[in-house]
Amino acid sequence: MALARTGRRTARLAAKTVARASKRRPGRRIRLDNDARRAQLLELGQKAFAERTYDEVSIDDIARAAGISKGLLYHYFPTKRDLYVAGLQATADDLVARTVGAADPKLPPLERIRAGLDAYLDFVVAHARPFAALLRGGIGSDPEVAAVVEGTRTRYMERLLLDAEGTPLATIAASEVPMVRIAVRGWLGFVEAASLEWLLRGQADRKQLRDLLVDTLLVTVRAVVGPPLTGGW
Amino acid sequence: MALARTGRRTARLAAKTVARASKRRPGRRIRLDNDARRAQLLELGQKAFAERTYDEVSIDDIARAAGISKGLLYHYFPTKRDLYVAGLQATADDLVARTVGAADPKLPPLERIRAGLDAYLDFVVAHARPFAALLRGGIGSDPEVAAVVEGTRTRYMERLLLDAEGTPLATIAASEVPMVRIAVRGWLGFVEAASLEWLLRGQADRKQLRDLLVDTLLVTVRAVVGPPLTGGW
DNA sequence: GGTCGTTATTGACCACAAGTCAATAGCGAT
DNA sequence: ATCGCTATTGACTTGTGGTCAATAACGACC
Repeated sequence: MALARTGRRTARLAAKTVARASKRRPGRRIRLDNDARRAQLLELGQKAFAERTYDEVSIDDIARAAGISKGLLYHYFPTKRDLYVAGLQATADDLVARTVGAADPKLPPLERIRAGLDAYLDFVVAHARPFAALLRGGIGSDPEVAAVVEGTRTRYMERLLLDAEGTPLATIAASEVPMVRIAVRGWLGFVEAASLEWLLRGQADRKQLRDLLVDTLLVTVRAVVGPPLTGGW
Repeated sequence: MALARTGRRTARLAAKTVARASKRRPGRRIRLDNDARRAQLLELGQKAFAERTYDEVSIDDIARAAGISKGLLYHYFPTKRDLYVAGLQATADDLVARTVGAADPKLPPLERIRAGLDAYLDFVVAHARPFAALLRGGIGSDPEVAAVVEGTRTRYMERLLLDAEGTPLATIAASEVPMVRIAVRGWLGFVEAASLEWLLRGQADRKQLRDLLVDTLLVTVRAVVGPPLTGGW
């Protein structure tokens, strides 16, 4: 990708020129280095898509923000979606680069994993919006749509807890400990991801999957209210 | 919602009229009962959005498929998004209705949960496309975008397994048992969902969350390769 | 300091799809 | 047979993604 090849020097020089461009008189053209312009547009795109929905953001908006014509934007990114995907990809690369493999290889494995997850959560708080956008799968970060999906999850959990009446699960869920809510929501994420994986790539027995889901639920709840389980590795 | 009020009789009568509409001569108008037309459009919309992306589907397409004018479609659904959301909502309602609370209340709790999950997986296979669309959060079911997100997950898992070198996890992951892949993917779903929940609603200690994630990983792996854990409830 | 070629940049343009609305014509009722 | 309600139309506007031939910065070379 072109961005990766952009040296620091180029970027810095470009910054100055961009500043100049912003106070340009209309009619005066400012030429920018190819990579620098691309980087600028990418960044503006990321920012725009972070604060507004995909189709609330117009190409003209971004072009205006960059102080260039729409045509030029299309010179760098052939379609609106390309710009969007490029931004998403950059976020994803950043996430992966920061969160895994960075830990000291002399540490014991479990410590490395722990450190990796710490870095993951660091990233999550530091880049909340892009992270959320990444997970939501992108383009359709529409509030109405999100409400439907989220509402479904809530209803599902409510009714599941009805089924769990009489088990420790129900008692635990009734407690207002925030961690329980997070764990339950996490478990639902597990169910969804596992179901989708099973559905799309298949190759596993349905009953076995069902049992895995049940086991995970029990064990998750136990993990959140019980003692640490990290011994023995 | 109007659809909910649609009686069976109305729907059946409408079916006949719809058939008549399809072979109408151009220029001849066919009036349909309000609820019936709405139901028809909703169904056509669901079908269209299931096979193509949100913005690959045009309102004109759907109108043409229904044999009506675009204007009429807008009479029933004020915006394209409304049509989309209504379809999504219907799917979601269906999912919830079928999967939970339907189990015999005389069964022991764990059995009820099990039955609920069985129903869930039944729904998943029976309505693969809408289910996937529902989870993907809807509108942005764009293949390119999905590729980025999915690719990120893959890379993340690869590097995480590097960190796990030397633990049973690495050995297990190396085995080609499909269930392991599903479980690992599920765990990642757990991490993402839990992180997002924590990020958005907050109220929990970060280190504690980190430990929950680690515990869940260990325990998930144990669940998939070890003995059933469902005793003791 | 002029001129010249490269190419970043423009802005007018098109195509198409979302959304609007006054006019029209089925259909049930009387 | 006719009348009123309202489902239905289709021509219209608007906004936005995307195209392209023309243009003018900027560096290079004399």
